[in-house]
Amino acid sequence: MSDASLWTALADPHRRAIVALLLERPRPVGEIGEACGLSQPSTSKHLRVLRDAGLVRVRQDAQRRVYALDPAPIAALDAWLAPYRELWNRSLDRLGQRLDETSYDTDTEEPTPKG
Amino acid sequence: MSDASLWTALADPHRRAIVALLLERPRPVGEIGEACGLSQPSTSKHLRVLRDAGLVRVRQDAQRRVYALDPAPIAALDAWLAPYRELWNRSLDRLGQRLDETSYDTDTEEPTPKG
DNA sequence: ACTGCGCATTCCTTGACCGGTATATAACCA
DNA sequence: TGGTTATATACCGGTCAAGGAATGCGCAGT
Repeated sequence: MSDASLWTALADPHRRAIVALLLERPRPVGEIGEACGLSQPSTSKHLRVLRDAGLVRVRQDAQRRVYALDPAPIAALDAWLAPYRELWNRSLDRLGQRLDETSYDTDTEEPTPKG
Repeated sequence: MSDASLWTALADPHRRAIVALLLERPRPVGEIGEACGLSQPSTSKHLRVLRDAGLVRVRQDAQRRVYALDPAPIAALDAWLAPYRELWNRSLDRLGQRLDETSYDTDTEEPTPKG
C-alpha cells in the first residue's frame, strides 16, 4: 500500500533530505548522494524506497538516472492532514477569541476553566 | 527533536489510528486500546511515543489519564508540506495549460491505445 | 570486444522497533 | 490498611530497516 510506504518512506531523515533536494529540480543519483553525504549504494536504496512509495520518478539519461519528485503522494499527505488542519484552525480561533476577549457571540459552550 | 520524532511517531499505523481516534475527542487509555485492538501496555507505549513527539497531551482524571491531540505538531507538518503543495499546484497548472493549449473542443486526439 | 562510468542489487552485521508478559506505581474504595 | 482499578515501565524475543563492502548490469567511448 502506497499509504503505508509513504509514511515509512518519509520517516527517514535522509529520505526527507532527498525529497527536499528534488524539490528544487530533478537530479541524477550521484548528485543526490554527494549533496546528502550518502554512499552510492545507500543513495540508490533510499531512492528505491522513495520510488516504491511513489514519491519519485526516474528518467534515464544515457548512463545517468535522473530522479524527480512526483507530486501525487504529496497530495495524499495533504488530504490526510486536512481534518487535523481544521482542528488547528479551531485552536487558533479559540486563541483569537481569548486574545480578543470581545466575544462576538461565542456562547456556544466550552468555558475552558483556568486552562 | 520533535521534528524527527514527529515523523517516526506517525510512521506507525497504530499510532496514526490513535491520532485519528483522538481527533474526534479526547479519550482515556483503555478506550483507545480497545478501539484500536491493542493491549494495554502496547497502547501506553504508543502513547508515550506520541507524547514524546508532542502530538498528544495528558490530563489526569482520577485513576484515568485522558489523552488529547495537540495541534501544534500538525501545524509543523503543514509547514513542511507547504513547498511541496506549491509543486503540486504547479503541476496542476501545467496540466491545465496542456488541456488549454491543445484545443478545448472534445475533438482532442486522445489516442486511447488498445481500447 | 574491451574498458570505464553510473547505478542497482545482494550479503552481512548491527541497531531499532514492536508485541507480549510480568511487574511497578498511583488513585480510589472499603 | 488492604484491595481493586487504571496506567506506566522493565525485560525479552522476534522482526525489520539502515549502512558498508562487494558485485552485477547497462551504456558509452575507443
